[in-house]
Amino acid sequence: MATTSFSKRLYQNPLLSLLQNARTNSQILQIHAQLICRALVSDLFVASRLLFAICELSNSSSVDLTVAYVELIFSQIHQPNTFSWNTIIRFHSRTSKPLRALLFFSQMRKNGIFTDNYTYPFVLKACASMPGRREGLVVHGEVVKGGFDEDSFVRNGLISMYCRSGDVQLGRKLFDGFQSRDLVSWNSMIAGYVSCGEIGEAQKLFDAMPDRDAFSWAILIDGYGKKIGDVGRARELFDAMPDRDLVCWHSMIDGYAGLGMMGPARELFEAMPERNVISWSILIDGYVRHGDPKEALDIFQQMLHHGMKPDKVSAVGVISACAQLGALDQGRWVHFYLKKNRILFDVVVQTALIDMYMKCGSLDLARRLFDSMHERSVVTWNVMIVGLGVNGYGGEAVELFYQMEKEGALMDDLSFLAVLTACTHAGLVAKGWQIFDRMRSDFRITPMAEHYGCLVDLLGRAGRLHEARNVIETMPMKPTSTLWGSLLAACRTHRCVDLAEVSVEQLKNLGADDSGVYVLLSNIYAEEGMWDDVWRIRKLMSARGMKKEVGRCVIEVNGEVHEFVNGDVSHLEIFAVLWSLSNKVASV
DNA sequence: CAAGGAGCAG
Repeated sequence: MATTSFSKRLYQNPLLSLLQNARTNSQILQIHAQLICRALVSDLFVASRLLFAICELSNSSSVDLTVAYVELIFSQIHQPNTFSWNTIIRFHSRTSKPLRALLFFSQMRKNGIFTDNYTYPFVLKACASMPGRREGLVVHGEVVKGGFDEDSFVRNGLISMYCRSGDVQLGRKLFDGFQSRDLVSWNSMIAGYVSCGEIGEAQKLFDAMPDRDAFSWAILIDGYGKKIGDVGRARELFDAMPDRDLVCWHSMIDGYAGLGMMGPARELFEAMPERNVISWSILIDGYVRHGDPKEALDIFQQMLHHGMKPDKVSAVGVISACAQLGALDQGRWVHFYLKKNRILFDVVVQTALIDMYMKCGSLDLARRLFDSMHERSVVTWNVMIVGLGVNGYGGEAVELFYQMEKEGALMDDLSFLAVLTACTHAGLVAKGWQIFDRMRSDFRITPMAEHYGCLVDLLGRAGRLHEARNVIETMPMKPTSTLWGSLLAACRTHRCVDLAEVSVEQLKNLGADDSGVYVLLSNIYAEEGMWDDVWRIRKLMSARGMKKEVGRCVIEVNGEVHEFVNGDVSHLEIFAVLWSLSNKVASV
């Protein structure tokens, strides 16, 4: 009797309703602290409600409670019930950590906790994102044994699990044999066909559907647009769609943006009845990915003007725009803005900032941020190594690589590209070659064409041209034009006419002999005074209608971004400075 | 006494 009234008091506890309305990290932490003070967390009901509230909020952009925190809360529940286990599995499944979701699921079974029909949809989702593993089949067996396969949530989960693991036929069989299939079953099946590239089948099902909702349309629009690049067909569907929701607008805009068609993307964006952060992010990212970072910055400013609060995704977009532009002031401003507005800083954002600082040449800011990070990803290390390398600190880059190795950080093929490039810039031939050799044996990473390219560059720049040629000719894959290109560049620096001619011949065979190649070759001839050959090349070039391409660059001055094109005389003050500089140089 | 499956942004 006493316990019922205690539970009732708990249920009516105002802290719990506060918990439901919590929106930020600190709100949650405060409520958590109060619950601990009042010794309420020991109650299963309160503890599982706390866990649930935290997991609910973990999708929100203003909350970044770490996985460790969520798991700590879970571990503090004395005897978690089915609901708590479901909650933690759901959390991991939703935040795309399928391995952890499956780990908790297997612990749940080991502890003899009953599973129910709320358990399986998430477990199946986790299985679906790990194709190639057999868990899905086992879970299917369990579902059948428990009699859950007539639950439409569970059955639909099975359908998409099979489709995602590459067995669409089986998914289709489950779909066809399902008497009480609903709209989601249809959508799952259509999405299944789209995800394995059978868009024709998807279209057939779409046409045969009894009724459709926004999901159904979005799957096809997304399928035609991003998966196969047929924006025309996607647009037809988009225009024919009755009630468009935000997602459809996003799919369509991103379809255009993915193909670099920023004009139509922008037009649709402007026509949107309402926008959220994602809408802005798509546009910003589109401009960043297609070489118009200045426009991306502009859009970001407009976004702030419209009172839209950026989240971490839009932040990453605008930071990499600053990186591309070398716009340090703007980048620092964004960094400051994010801090001031308590927009969360995760590894991705911090890595983008490091990259930006590095590209802007601000090594100390990059280093400071890097040293302060408590969690680093492969990308973080890679960005740091590349940054040190291109800024002329090859030795430090190699040191950082060794530190990475010592700390047992995960490495990928890009880590090696980074460190090899750094060796090239610093002329550390022996070290670079040694690391290249250790790639396969010590790190179990097979060198790709790019890695051989680095090696060729490394040797070529050090003047070891014949060894470089030897690498190209003995590597296990077909040499790409970039390889011969870098050998050619090395021949220019080290004045080697023979190998230059060999390289150009190879480039010609590969169909990669653009104007740059011939300009380089004729420069080599000119330096050796071989004027006949110079004229031969010039004639060949004009016969083919080749011209030197226009050089351009973009810089930031006082927070404003300017673009310069070769031959542009609109910035007279710069010419004045250049003029005085070259006079000074001439006079010393 | 809380909860679930399908589509979108880094």
